Amino acid sequence: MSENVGRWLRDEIENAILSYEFAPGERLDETVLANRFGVSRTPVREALMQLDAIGLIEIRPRRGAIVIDPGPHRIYEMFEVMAELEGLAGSLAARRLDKASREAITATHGRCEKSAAAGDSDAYYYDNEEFHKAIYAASRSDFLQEQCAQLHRRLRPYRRLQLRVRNRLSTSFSEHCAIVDAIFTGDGDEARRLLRTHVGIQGERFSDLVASMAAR
Amino acid sequence: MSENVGRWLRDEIENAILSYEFAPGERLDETVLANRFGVSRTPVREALMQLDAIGLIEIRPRRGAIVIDPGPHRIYEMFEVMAELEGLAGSLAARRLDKASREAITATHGRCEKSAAAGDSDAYYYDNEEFHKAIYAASRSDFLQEQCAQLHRRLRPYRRLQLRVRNRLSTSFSEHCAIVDAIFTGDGDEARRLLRTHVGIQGERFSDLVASMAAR
DNA sequence: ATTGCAGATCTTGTATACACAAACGTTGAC
DNA sequence: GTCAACGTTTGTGTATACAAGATCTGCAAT
Repeated sequence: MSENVGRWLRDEIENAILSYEFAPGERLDETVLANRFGVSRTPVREALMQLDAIGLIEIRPRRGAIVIDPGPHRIYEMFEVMAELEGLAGSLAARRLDKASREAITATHGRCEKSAAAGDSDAYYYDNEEFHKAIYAASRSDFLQEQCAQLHRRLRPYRRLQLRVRNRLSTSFSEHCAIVDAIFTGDGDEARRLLRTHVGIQGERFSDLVASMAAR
Repeated sequence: MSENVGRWLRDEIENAILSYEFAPGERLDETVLANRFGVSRTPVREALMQLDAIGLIEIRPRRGAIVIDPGPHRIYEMFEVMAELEGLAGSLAARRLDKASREAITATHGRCEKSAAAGDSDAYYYDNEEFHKAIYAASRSDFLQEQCAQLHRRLRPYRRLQLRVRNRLSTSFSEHCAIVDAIFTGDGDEARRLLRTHVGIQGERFSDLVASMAAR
């Protein structure tokens, strides 16, 4: 139970939102949440304030908190920014790569290979996350790493939907290969370019996403 | 007094931090703040939680809040990310430019010209901000616009320091001219490239920044 | 003189109580 | 039958009280 009740609640509610237990548009009643988690309203409010600052919910003065529904268009915008940041991380990683980062990337890349070969999309989903985090870390920019991790977290549920699409697993993995190549050979521009297209959701991949969102 | 006391306090404390009234590393005592603003501790805590989420302060469990001292290196990293995001905004703006955005950019660019010609660095500081915001808006990506605005806000004090450096005013303005050109001719790649170098702080500009920070 | 421990003090974390605003339902008039 | 106004109810916003943990001070022992 993470240090204090407020932070624990923040994580708890955040997970509930990201896993659609609290649906977009749903109203979060402070008293109800307090009862549900067996605490008073005070830490609940603190958790909600933090979630508001992160952008997961919106607190309208005197009218309570509602879960934000980003909508396809905004999600597209978020992926667009994510692509840009990952591109930067990749280009920095290529320039600054050290032994430890290289090993971390190799290791996570290897795990992705296994999961992809096994066709295990749940495992790949997790390994993929670790792979990308290894690249953030390799950028050696703490701030960039934090920003990437935060956005990555918010986009997590949609990434999961994406992986369900046919062939996406093997396509994704072969893109990973090219990215690793570019980073290891120190080609920053190429790493940037590859990551941008890998992360971004252009063309039919966007309509796939919209379709799977609508299917909920 | 922004709707409720908590948000008002957040803005108030945020300004105090950004203007160095609360120095980096300084401890923010909840009771002291509550007395100072004539409210109870509850809204003060809410404001602090939000500032923690934004990244301006750090709340260590049971040990109070301290103002974060980014340090030159982290500030450099922040400018690096800012440069990337502005680059993206510029490239999108070039692609999606509409009449209203074009006029907004022209107008703010014109104001920059006047301030630069007058050598009024305080006025230029403000006009420059509006110019960049016009570009964010022209990107037509709400999410990107928000991210840019937020980072821009956090970097505000350091930008101000930068402008004090000799010749920076006219250099900055001529860079603006090229940027406007690229956006208006629809050259997204060029706009991106120009904005990246305009916003980033490479080489001697970084040492200038460090020097002026050390002078505090 | 320095280090370690114990008590005191101060600050944060959580709960509860109260005040006040907004939503909702009911009633009455047109 | 519809709409508006009023009263009720519900839930948020703020204050205060209490509990628990952290820091600090002083004293003692090495």
